[in-house]
Amino acid sequence: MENTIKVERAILNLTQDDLAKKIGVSRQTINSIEANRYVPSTVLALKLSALFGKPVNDFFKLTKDD
Amino acid sequence: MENTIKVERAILNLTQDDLAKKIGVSRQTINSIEANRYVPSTVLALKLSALFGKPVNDFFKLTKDD
DNA sequence: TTTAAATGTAAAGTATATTTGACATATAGG
DNA sequence: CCTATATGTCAAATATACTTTACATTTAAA
Repeated sequence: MENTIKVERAILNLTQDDLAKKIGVSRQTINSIEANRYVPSTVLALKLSALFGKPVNDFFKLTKDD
Repeated sequence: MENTIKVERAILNLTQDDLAKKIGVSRQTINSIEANRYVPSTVLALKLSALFGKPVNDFFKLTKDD
């Protein structure tokens, strides 16, 4: 899976820590997701969706290895 | 979080086991998600999205407790 | 009513998400 | 050059997703 959270975050001009606080996770969680170190839960994806004002499918995509 | 996977599954006329095999998880995983016993990963949500031909936000929604 | 398929659920084990704390590096401004 | 802020990453601990096995219940069809 790949994501464009870094881009969405830039559009809203938020730091990783800002975003983490807004959706209620740790800064490392955001950093790890951006770095594709692990796959977030669907609740987390929906919270990002609400914050970004875009559907989950817009910033999370499946890749060959999924 | 709540979901309408049971409905989407009915539209495609698939059993829990059918759906499980199509997206590569166990039948109990599908059953547990439908019963809201746990929150699936975003990869699983995207696989359902591809199979259902609908965005994740169509069949997964945040609830007050999220 | 009996049988087979579908569903609900539980327990134990494994894999992985997420947290906390910590430290190192990068970067921009004074 | 300092200093503050942002980012990358790691290790240990905890929470939770997911699997397998197993069994009980429901449901539809013969």
